[in-house]
Amino acid sequence: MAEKKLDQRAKLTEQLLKNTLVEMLKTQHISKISVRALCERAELNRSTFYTHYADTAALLAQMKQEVWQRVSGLLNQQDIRIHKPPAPALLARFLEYFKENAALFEALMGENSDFAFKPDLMEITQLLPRPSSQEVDPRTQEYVKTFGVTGCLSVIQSWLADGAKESPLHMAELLIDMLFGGIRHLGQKQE
Amino acid sequence: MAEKKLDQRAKLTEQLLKNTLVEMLKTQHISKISVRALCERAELNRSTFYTHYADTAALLAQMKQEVWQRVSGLLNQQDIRIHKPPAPALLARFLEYFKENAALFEALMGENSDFAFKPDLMEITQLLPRPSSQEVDPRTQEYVKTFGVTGCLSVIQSWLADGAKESPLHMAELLIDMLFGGIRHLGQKQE
DNA sequence: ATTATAATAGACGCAGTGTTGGAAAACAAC
DNA sequence: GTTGTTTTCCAACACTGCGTCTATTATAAT
Repeated sequence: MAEKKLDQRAKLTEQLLKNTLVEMLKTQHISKISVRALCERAELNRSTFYTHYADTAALLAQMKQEVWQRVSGLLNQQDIRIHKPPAPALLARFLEYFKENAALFEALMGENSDFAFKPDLMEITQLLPRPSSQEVDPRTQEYVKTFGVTGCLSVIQSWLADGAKESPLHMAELLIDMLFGGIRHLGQKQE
Repeated sequence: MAEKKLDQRAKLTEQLLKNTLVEMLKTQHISKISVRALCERAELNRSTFYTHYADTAALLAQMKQEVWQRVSGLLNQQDIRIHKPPAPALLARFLEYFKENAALFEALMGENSDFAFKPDLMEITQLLPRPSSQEVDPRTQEYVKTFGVTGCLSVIQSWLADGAKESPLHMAELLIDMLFGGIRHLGQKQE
């Protein structure tokens, strides 16, 4: 919340560190990326890193937080929770955003991240429609949310990893199909 | 495949290392567990570790492989791919196995693991029924598999993490419901 | 131009890594 | 039980990364 007033230099270095990390995450696992190597690649002094972040985990955490703010902003903006199931076009807006920032999301969600981003994105469930009836017990509701969100995220991840060849709208339709209709697609003619 | 003929001592140390790692994964992330600390807790000499494994990643990899062999063995044994959707009782057998070895699976799938176990378990999809019709394009099929497997795994993970309070059969029914019927459970009366 | 802030360079002790060589202990086979 | 093998232990090694610090230089903001 507290807006840091940053020098031009500071902004530049922070952005440089983030970009470099994203780049390195394409090839190496986060646990193998040392502050040393990161700074070397970014052509920054190692001391400089420590004036901005406590460690690489803190850097990653901030990146996640920033992304999360934008995503939840989008979520609130075009209120997706009115529709259930949501309109494909609406969901497609999100997928477009993911696609535009593919490199970033791949870094945060991909194999080389620690997948600690999943719990963050799982907060999406907090924004989903509150159950109208109390018939279904809360534990089951949690399971259902987990199932849906995780399933979608992993599909999106695999979509991005493969170059996001399908259109966002196509993916949106597929996701909604699976979410609300199950996975009968599998080897079964769609009727 | 090559059966190592192990000394009693060797067997003991390897088992001890595995157990200790599982134990430590309850509280610490894998990336923070050093060979030093592991050996200290296992009351083994650090040199001894290196006579068995190259590093902690190798240890974890072997543990995953062993588990995977048992799981795929179970899969082949009671042929689950005949039924689609599978009978709840059949799926429940697996969940029982997961529950019996909860500590191990939590260590391999939980937050403190690197979640590198997901790709392994994703191989389950290789064992799933080959699509009978060619109507659905292969990319969609991959997405559907990813969606289903990942969703189920994350539900199982959360089930275990919470003490596996529901019965395996109950969970099996829930999973099959969601897989083949979608997530209408959410805040909607079941009819 | 002055002041404040950021980046650099080099050093520090500390901790973990992966390897080595040799002594001590536990094992297997006879 | 004695013998020979294998495993574990112990202590040291050089190496790398960590996190902190101080002094110095460079660059914004006003």
